[in-house]
Amino acid sequence: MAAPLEQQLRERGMRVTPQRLLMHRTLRELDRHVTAEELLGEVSKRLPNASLPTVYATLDLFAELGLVKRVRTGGGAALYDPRTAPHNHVQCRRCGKVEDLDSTVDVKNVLRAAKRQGFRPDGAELVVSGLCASCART
Amino acid sequence: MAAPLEQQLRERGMRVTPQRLLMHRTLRELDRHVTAEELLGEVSKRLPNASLPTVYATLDLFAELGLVKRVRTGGGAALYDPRTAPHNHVQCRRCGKVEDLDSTVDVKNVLRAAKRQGFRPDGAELVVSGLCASCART
DNA sequence: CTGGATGCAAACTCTTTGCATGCAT
DNA sequence: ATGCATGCAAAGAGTTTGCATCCAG
Repeated sequence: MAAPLEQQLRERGMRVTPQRLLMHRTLRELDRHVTAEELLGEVSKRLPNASLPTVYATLDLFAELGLVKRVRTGGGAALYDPRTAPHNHVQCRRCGKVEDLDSTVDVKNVLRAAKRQGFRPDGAELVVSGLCASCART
Repeated sequence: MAAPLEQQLRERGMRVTPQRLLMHRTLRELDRHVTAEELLGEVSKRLPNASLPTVYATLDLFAELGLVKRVRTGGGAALYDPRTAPHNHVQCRRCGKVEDLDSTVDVKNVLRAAKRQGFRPDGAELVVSGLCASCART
């Protein structure tokens, strides 16, 4: 499991706030890709005054702590993925839906190539684009 | 080289307009990632009345024809890549700069996994994120 | 001629920023 | 008490849409 959020925050001298704790818990409960707006909707059930800017700030913080990954999709809202294990994504180019892909790829070569070019790579993200099952039928 | 633009347009019953021809030529001359705005800047030197919506429409058309690829960037403006040969990209998470990466990855497994999930994949795009040479120095 | 492409403006969405208030420390 | 986090509003960037005009076919 991931390191406790409270501890990570305290170690960095950051505040343990109800918003942060609730968002973290909600992300774990939902356990799927969420947009900032979706998360706000869920969080608002328990914390009615939560605001979208705070959700963005908190999700970006969680991304820095490694608790979520920001998935940049081709269009529309950014997705935040609570799944930390390595995996990839498929996105339908018609309806925009994003799904997980358990298959992984060997990125050693590209990471080495990145280093050769002077980059200090953190990770790699693979997105397969195509048509989802329902869009392919039409 | 790629099929002549004029021919592709005529075959589809689309019009061969000065804007389309000029943008195509300009893309080939620049031969690098461009944003819609950058391309408009270049194109405006010869066609002063060109407009951003037309640039977007034309770039999307070119993407459909396979003449350019729209590159997912982490934020900011979308990039259009005139390079058709398979390659990947690195993006600096600090300054946002995007560079080519000649190394490729074996995507057979992920494509097969996508098919198993009912997707009809068109292709896959890998983006390595990290720090570029100049941002890593600071 | 005629319909698709263009240019302009405006709308729209998503995300970030500024500032006053409040709360964790 | 101190100052970071929050909530609100508003700005900002990028992209898309609507519509009148224009031009390639």
